[in-house]
Amino acid sequence: MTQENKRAAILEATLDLIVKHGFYNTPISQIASHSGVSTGIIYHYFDNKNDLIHQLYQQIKAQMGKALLSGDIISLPFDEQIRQVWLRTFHFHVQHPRQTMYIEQYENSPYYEPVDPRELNGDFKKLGAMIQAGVDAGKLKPFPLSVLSEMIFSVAVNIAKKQITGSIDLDEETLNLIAKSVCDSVLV
Amino acid sequence: MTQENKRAAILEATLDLIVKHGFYNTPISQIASHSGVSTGIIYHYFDNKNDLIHQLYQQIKAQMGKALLSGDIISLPFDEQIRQVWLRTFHFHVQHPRQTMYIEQYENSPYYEPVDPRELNGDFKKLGAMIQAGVDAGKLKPFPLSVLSEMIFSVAVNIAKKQITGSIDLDEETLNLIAKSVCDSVLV
Amino acid sequence: MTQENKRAAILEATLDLIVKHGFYNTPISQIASHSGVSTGIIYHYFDNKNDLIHQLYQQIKAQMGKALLSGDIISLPFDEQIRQVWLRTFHFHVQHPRQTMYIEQYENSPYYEPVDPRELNGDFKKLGAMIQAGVDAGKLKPFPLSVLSEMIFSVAVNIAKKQITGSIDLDEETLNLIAKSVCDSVLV
Amino acid sequence: MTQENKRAAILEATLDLIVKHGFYNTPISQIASHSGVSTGIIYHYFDNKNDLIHQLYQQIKAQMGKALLSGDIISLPFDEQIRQVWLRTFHFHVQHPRQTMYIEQYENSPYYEPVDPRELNGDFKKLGAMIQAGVDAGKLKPFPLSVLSEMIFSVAVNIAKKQITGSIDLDEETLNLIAKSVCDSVLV
DNA sequence: GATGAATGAGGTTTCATTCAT
DNA sequence: TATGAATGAAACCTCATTCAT
Repeated sequence: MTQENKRAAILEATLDLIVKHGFYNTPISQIASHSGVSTGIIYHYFDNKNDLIHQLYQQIKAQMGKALLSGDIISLPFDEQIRQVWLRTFHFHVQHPRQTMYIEQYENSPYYEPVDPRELNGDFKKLGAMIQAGVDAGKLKPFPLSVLSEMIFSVAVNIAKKQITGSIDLDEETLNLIAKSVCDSVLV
Repeated sequence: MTQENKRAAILEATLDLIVKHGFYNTPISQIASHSGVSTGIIYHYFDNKNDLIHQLYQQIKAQMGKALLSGDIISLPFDEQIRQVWLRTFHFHVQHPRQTMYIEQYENSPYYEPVDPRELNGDFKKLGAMIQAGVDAGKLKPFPLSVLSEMIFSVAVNIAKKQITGSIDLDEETLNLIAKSVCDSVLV
Repeated sequence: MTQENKRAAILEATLDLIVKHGFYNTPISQIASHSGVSTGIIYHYFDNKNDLIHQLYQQIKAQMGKALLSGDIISLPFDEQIRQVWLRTFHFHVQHPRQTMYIEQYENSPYYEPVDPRELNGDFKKLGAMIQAGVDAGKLKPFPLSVLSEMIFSVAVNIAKKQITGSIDLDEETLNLIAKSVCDSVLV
Repeated sequence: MTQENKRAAILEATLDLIVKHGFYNTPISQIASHSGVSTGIIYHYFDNKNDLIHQLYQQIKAQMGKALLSGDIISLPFDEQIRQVWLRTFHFHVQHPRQTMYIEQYENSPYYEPVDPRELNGDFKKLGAMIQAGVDAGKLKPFPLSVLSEMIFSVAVNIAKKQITGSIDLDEETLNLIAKSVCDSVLV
C-alpha cells in the first residue's frame, strides 16, 4: 500500500465508523483496525484525532464543492443555473449518504466554527459569487447572501437526508416540482 | 432546594454545558458541580447520562411545540396560520439559542433516531395535522408531508441559527419578506 | 483505610518504587497496585503524576528540615550547633536511605528548579539564618551563604550516600573526626 | 559527514537535549533530527538508547579525568597537587555546564551503578592512587579513600553547580580561599 | 434522599526499535 | 551505510457509575 493509499484508507475508515458510531464512540484503535494499519501510523499522517476529523471534513467539503460546479454550468441561463445547483445539491447528498451524515454531525458539533463567507475556499467561493451576481443583476430577491443560500440549499439538504433515511422516496417528477417551487421563492 | 427544582437545575446545567462543550466533553461530575448537586443524586433523577440527554431533548421539543401552537392560531385563515408558524419557529429559535444548538447537536448525532411522524407527541402531531389539512383542502402543494415540513421549517431554523451566531441581523421588514417568499413556495 | 491513610499509602508506594526504578519506570498503575488502591483514586488526591512527585519531594524536605533542627539545638554554643547539624544531616540520610535517593534523583532531574534561598520554608530558613548569624558574629568564614552550606552539607550527604550503598562503613570515632575536620574548615 | 563525525554529532545532540529535557523526555527521533541523521542510523552506532546514554557518560568521564590530571601535576609538592586538582575540578565543571548536569543526572538516576573504585579507568585510578599515596605518606588524614574523595571533590562540584546556575558568582580570591579551606580540612 | 470517594475499563498518544528499500 | 515509515506495547489520564455512610 502506497503512502497516499494508506492516508486515504484511514480517512475512509474514519468516515465509515464515525457516521455509524459518532466522533466519540469511534476510538482510534478501531479506525486503525478497520483500515488495516497500526494505531501509531495514524499519528504519522495526522497530528491527532481532532486533526483527522477536521481534515476529513475539509476533504468532503472540497469534493462537494467540485460536484456542485462541475461542467459548464456558468453558460446556462441564470434560472437554470440555480435549478441545476439545487438538484446537484440534492443528488450529491443522496448519492453520498455517509458524507452527508458526517458533514451534518460535524457542523452541529462543538468541533465546528462557522467560517466567514469571505474566507471560503475555491468552489464555494464561486457559488457565493454566482448568487451575489444574481442579486446584483436583479434576478434574485435582495436578501442577504447567506439567507438566500439557506433558502436554496437547506431544503435540498434536509430533503436529501429524509431520502437517505428512507422516510420519503421522491420520484423525478415530484423532485422537479419541488426544485421549481424552491427556486421560484428566491427568484424575482 | 425542592426535588422539582433540583431536577430542573440538573437539566439547566446540562443544557448549558453541552451546548458549550458537547455531549462527550461534559462529564457528569461537571454537570453536578455546575448545578450544585452531587454526582450521586443525578442517578436518582435519571437512569444514566444517556437518559438525561434524552429527557432534556424531549423537554425542549415539548417546550418548542407549545410555543409554535399557543393561542388561537387555528382560527386564523390558513395562509396566515402557515406564516405565523414560520415566524414563531424563527423567533423561538432566536430567543432560545441554547435550546436550538442542543436540538441540532442532538438530532445530528448518533444519539438520534428520527421518529416516525405518526408517533409524534402532542403539538407536533397537531402541526402535522394542520399541514395535512392544508394539502387535503388544496391549499398546499401536493408534496409529501415531510417535504412540506422541511420546505417551511428548515429555512426558518437555519436562518435563526445564522442570526444566533451573529452572521446576519435581519430587520422586521426583511424577515416578513422572507416569510412570505417561503410560505408562497408551498402554497398553491 | 481513612483518606489520610490512603494518601500516605500512595506517597509511600511512590517513594518505594521510584527509588528502585526511577520516575519514568514507575507507572501509575504500579503505584496503585503497590499501595492497594485503584489508579483512578490517585488522581483524586493528586493532580497528576508530576504533582505526586513534587508533593512527595516537599514532604521529605519538610521531614528532613524538622529532623535537623529538632530539640533545643539553638541553646548550644555555635561550634557545637554546626557540628550537631552536620551529624544530624549525616544520620538523617543514613537512616532514611530511600528519602535520600529520592531527593538526589529529584534535585538532579529536569523536574527540579532550585529555589531562591529567600523563599525557603520553615526549618531550612532557620538553618540559613543560623549560618548567616555565624558569619555576622565572625564565627564563620566570610563566604557566601550558599558556599558555606555546600561546604558543610554536601560532604555529609555524599558520605551518607556511600554509607547507604555499603561502599564504606564508618565507626563513631572516625565519623566524629570527619565532622570536626569539615566544621573546622568553615569556622574562623 | 564522516562516520566519526556522525557518531560525534549524535553524542553532542544527546548531551544537548538530555540536559535540557531529561533522559525520558528526549526521544530518539528528536536526537536524530537535532543531529541531522536518521533514527535508523543511530542504531548502527549504538546498540540502543541505553547504550547511547552510557557511552556518552563514559566519554564525559574520560574527558573529565584527562582534564584533572593533564600536565606535570605529579611533579608539584603534594599540597599543591591537591589544591590544583580541586581548582581544576571546579573549573572543569564551570566550563562544561552541560557535561556537569548530565553527569549529575546520570549518577543520581537508576541508570547508574556505582563502580568499585578498584575498577576505575585510567585517570581516576591515578587520582585515587595519588590520594592513597598522600595517606600513606602521612600527608592526608587517615580517612577511607572515598571519604577523602568526597571531602575534596563534592564541595568543588556542588559550588560549581551553583556557579553554573548563576546563584553565586565567585571571584578568584574567594575561590582560592575556599580551595585552601577545603584542602586544609583533609591535610594533616 | 444525598454525598462524594472509589473503581477500573478504555481512550488518546508516545516512542524505542525494526526492516524494506 | 542510510532512510524513515511502520509497529504495537505501554504510558497517562478520564469518567460513567456504584455504594458505604
